Amino acid sequence: MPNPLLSIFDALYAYYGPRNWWPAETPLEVCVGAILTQNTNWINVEKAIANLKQGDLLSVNSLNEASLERLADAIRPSGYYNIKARRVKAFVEWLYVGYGGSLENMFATGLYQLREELLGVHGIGRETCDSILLYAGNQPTFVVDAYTGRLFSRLGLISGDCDYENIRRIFMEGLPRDAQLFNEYHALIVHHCKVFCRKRPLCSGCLLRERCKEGRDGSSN
DNA sequence: GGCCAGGACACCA
DNA sequence: TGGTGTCATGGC
Repeated sequence: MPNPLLSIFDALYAYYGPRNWWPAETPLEVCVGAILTQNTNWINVEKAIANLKQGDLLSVNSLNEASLERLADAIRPSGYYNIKARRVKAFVEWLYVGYGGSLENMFATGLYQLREELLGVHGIGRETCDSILLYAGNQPTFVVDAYTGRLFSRLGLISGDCDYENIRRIFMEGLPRDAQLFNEYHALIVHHCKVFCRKRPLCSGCLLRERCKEGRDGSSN
């Protein structure tokens, strides 16, 4: 009996190829980007990241020392800039208190403990937490997002009311514990859904159409 | 002009 | 515990 999660991964990977995620130069940039991308188009996040770089704000020290107002002004294009400025600050302050401002020290902590700690930081929810762990720290945790729930419920592999932790467990238990696999899989899900599987299904031409309940039922297009 | 985008949190019943 | 409102910009 083939593993449906692996066969879907294989199909996506064969079709799209490696996505080379996360699009960032440093682990800190991944952490900040993970907060800035909350409910926001990535294009807007790129503008905010560029502003941070231009303002020499993309280091742990400078983020810690910058005023909330200056930080908010720099990340304005990413939307929710007042909230996100506080969240970035909260993360950096927590990093200083717990790990002396060192991401290396932070990621040296065991995955389970670090995940629990990160989830206690203001503004770090489950998706942001797992994104930081996987894409900045190369830790084997699966990132679930709105696309994941949408796509795999349409594929009939999860129920529509499945919550974050349940979806994550399905992937963690159904796949080899491999950070590179989790990295590629989440990136492929996001890429695929941007092309074919937004809130209004666009199943025509989709490589997963035959597997997708909505596509088979003709309830889309 | 409306919809959507790689969420999280506060508040309330 | 679950539902709802709030936060905000920019592309299409």
